[in-house]
Amino acid sequence: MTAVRVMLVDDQHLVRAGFAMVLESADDLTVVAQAGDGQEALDLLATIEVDVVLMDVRMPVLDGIEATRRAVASRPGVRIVVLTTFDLDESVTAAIAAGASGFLLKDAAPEDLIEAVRTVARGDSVIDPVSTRRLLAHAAPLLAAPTTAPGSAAAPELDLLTPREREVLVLMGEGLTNAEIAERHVVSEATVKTHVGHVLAKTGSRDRVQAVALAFRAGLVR
Amino acid sequence: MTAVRVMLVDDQHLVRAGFAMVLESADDLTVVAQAGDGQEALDLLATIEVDVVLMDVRMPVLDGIEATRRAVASRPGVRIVVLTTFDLDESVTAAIAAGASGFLLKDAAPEDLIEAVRTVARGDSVIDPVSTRRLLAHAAPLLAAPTTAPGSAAAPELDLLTPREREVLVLMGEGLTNAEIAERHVVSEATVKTHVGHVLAKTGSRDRVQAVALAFRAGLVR
DNA sequence: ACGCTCCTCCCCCCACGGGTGGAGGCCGGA
DNA sequence: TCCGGCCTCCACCCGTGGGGGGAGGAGCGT
Repeated sequence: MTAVRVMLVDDQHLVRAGFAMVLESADDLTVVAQAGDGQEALDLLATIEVDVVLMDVRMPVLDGIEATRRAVASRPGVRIVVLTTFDLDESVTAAIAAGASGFLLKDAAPEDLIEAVRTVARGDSVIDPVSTRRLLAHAAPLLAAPTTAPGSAAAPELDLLTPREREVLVLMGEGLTNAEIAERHVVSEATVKTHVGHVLAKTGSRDRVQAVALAFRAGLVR
Repeated sequence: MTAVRVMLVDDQHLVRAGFAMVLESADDLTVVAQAGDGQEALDLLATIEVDVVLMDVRMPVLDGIEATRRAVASRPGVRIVVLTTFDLDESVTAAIAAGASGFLLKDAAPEDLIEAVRTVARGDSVIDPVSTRRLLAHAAPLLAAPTTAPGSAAAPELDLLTPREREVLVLMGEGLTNAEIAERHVVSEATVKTHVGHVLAKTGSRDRVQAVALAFRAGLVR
């Protein structure tokens, strides 16, 4: 079989050079093109045959996400792996939505990078573990969505709460202490503690943080 | 650090025995429980401390997907890796929607299985390449729908956080205690307390509840 | 070489949160 | 009428969380 043809897209020469060395060390991979920004990459894609594109997220002129979107639109066959330095942002989601087949952190091990290129070249997809977690956090509720109706259906435990307990939970979600909740409701703190205790028991929460998280997910607070 | 405690759930003894041998070959992993169906697994989970569950999809009484859903509901801390023999079906999607942190084919290489357990134990997620492709085929259109980019724009305070602090905040949002976060990150609880303190200071939060609320509103967790 | 940020870890202190185990009053249904 | 759920309140205990204040090492930019 012929070697997988790779294009590198990154605004930093040294980064491209480094990736090129890594990839060329695998004799079933070959770097056939390099670009310094998204627009340049699209121009090159129109003239050269490429199997896999390694695309940086942050770039001048045209960023990696938008470049990915346009690339898959104009060249459906090409497989794109989006690279990022930090996984802090939600670029995973954006990259996948744009049609990327892979998402990796730049500090990935050389062999992981090589393996990732091979994986997407044969039609599979790859996402590094940290980003996978981030992606799933976004995707899971969406995938579950079609079955669930809005409102309390998402968290049946919350239906067990009495009206008073629900009010207390809402205020917990606002970040109020028991004393503040007591003041707000004009009751003693002891009463609030009782309610809180019931909320925790009924929702299966260990502490108020878990209960508040549940309340957020159920849309009780926002 | 103590070994990662694993539970095996599969209706075939031989399969469990095989997985157990593989996992026990890694001295940072230990199999602490086994179950023959989903219900049995849930019962055991209520009594035993477990970090990671390896869950088969096809099982009598209660299948792996539903068992996963209930397990994450009752034990938010536990991480679940769903296993399947064939990837023909859409069980990836269902598993993720149910809250699984991992999805692997049973014919995965032993070292991949071990690495997968480690990965989810430290809070990341893992999906094998073939299934990732299948998942993205479902998820990409869903993710593409909301073109807006929430997160950093909504809560500028969060941009002040260092990567480590951000990770800690996310785990706070999961409802973990400082001790559990320390275990996840393999650092001392004192370190976690330091990070938490910084998070509170930078976000202007009085306690972790307020910080978590902020994280939810910013979309850092959900 | 210097300073800076970040990550790591330690001490002491104590307020808040949560569990336990009560108590009384109000209201609606059996 | 009595039972049961809900709301109100109390005292006690103690674990976790958070503040204060410090300290060392790694990494980076100047």
